[in-house]
Amino acid sequence: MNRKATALDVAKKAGVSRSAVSLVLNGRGDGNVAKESQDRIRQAAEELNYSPNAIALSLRNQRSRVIGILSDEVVVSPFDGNIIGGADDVARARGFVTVVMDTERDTARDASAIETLLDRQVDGLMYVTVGLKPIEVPHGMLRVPSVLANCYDEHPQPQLHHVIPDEVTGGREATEHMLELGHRDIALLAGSEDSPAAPLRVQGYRDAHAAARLPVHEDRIFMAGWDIDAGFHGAMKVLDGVSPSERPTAIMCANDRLAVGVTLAAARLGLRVPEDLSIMGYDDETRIADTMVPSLTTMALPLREIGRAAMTTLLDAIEGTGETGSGAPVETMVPCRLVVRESTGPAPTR
Amino acid sequence: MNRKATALDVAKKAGVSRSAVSLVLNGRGDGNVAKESQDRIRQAAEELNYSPNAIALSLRNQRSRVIGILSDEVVVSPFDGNIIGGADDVARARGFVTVVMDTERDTARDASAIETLLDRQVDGLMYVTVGLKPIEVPHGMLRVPSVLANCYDEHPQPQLHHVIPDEVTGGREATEHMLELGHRDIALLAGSEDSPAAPLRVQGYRDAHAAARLPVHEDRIFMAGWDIDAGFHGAMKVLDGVSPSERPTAIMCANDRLAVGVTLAAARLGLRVPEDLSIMGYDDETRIADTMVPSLTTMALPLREIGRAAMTTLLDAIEGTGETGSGAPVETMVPCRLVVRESTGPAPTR
DNA sequence: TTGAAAGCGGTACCAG
DNA sequence: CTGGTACCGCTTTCAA
Repeated sequence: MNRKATALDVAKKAGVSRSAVSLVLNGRGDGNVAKESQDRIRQAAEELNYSPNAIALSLRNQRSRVIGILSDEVVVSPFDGNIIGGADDVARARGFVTVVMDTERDTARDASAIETLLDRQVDGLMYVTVGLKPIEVPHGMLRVPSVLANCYDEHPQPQLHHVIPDEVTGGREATEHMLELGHRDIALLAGSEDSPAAPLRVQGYRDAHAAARLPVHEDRIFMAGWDIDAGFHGAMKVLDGVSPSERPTAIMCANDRLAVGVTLAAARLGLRVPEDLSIMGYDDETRIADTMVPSLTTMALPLREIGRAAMTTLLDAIEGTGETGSGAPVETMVPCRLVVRESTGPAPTR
Repeated sequence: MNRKATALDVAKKAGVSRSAVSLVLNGRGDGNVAKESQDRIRQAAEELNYSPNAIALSLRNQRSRVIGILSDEVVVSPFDGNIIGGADDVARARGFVTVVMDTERDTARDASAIETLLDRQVDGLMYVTVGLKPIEVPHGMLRVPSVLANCYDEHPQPQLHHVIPDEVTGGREATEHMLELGHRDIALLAGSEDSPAAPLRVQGYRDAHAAARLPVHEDRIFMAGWDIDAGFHGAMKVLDGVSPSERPTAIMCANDRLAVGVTLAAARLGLRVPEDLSIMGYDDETRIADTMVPSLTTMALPLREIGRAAMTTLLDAIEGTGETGSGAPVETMVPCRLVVRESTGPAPTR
């Protein structure tokens, strides 16, 4: 617990001034400090295990190389977590540190969290949400460069850049996968209206049908919820007691937990997956989709990529790498990725 | 993006010196600053929306009120996340901020992450792991007050306090729940040896049997893994093609995902849960255990409590609240909690 | 009761 | 090429 070595300690040990130490250790030694001194300095620093005090640096430079991340639910969610993971990758690679503050879905805490972060001189802010959603941008975010990940400003004239998944295309490509397998009667468990992702995925489902000149059966679309039990009951409703010729040959789910419920229902009813029924998930949730029996074909949310893209945008703005001109805030859409596993197969012939 | 107000701004506006501002805003105004000035200062601070610069404070006070949290896998895990959530609750309540750094299971990154944190003058460190496990304590952790959550020092003479769940008791109480329901043939899918939690839970299973003077059937214990597919295949092995009188009436799982696999297998085999087969999980994983069909009876890991306890211990050490004497490092065991839902019921009579 | 000044650890400018 | 010095924002001591 003894104090860490300071630049002064190094200077003393090397028999030079603090300024010399600073210059050398920051690569501006050549032309300013004698070669010999340079060596002594570097050696002394090494021996004392010196590294500059980041706090003092922040105070001096007026920038902390810290990015504050505000998350509405990180701590219980593999979703936010992956976004933050991607963001952190990028930040670390560029010499920044991320500080995560979790408001646990309490937007009232947003403002104070941001104030705390601002007091700590964060160089930028990122707001992350678990599910795609519109948000009221906390006022403090406009005081430093900021970006939104997986959410967007609900105001007519957004002030911040946001990065979100391309849900419509995701829904469309998921549907296309089933259509290509020959399915013509595809039920859709679409989550619920509380998330803007739901209608977007439904839109994709419709688009795919339209492109293939196939009709959409409205009574096949269910807004049920997002959990295992919702998937189970939704599936029972379309499958139980329905003759093979009347029931859908595939069920598309708005997330993987719904698909787990559907799989459970299929097992109860003695239906084989995918021979009798194909099941498609969404999200590619770790440890769920890949280990289900059968493993789930799913549309992977590009969470890490969203995090990476958002952080890249943010750091570019901070470091003035990109267009510093910063025109209107931009939207970045990241594509989802189809992951084909075992739960989907050719439509049964009947 | 304009600069924040500083104490000097406040002083000017109130027509006093910086020192006065500092005194008043830190509650040491009375007896030092004229009542009138105090009011003017407070009003000026209010109007300028002043809050002190945490960076400058840290430098000046040599303490940052930041706790560094090192996690091996936070970002994809609801487990670590809950521990951190609990820790953060406590930290926030006591005026500290937490900074999370995730090493993504790469222990080689531990040292550099800790160095980064130390350079930022963190007042304390906490190391969190996803699953209970022994760790090699990174050297830097000994330089500031530190604590281990959900992990423990593997060395013979541990230097740090650690907080872990009481897995043996958890395993025992889970088993007792089944025994009380009349089950006498309880299969155990015990995870795998890669986690020290597995043998501890098995120990609890044995203890419960011993206490009830019942024999343990060794061939009912399977070290299979931790995922849904492992649960499925494990269950198929004990259930498929086995006559009702020969098969176990209950299956205890070392986590909830195994229990999902078992439930799936039971559904395939036409077994009703819990009428024909009781299923018990472990962890009480959010959005899984509570929404399964049937919902899972499970042994809840006290993750938030672990985080809270660990942070409390740490802050007490930092602030010298508790025994500052700090004798030998201590171990805190937090009990697990039985959550009874629908997947367990009385043993079938046969 | 108040203001001036030192110092936390570092960087950068400027005389020497 | 080198060392001295001002300054980042704040707290705290000390002298007025």
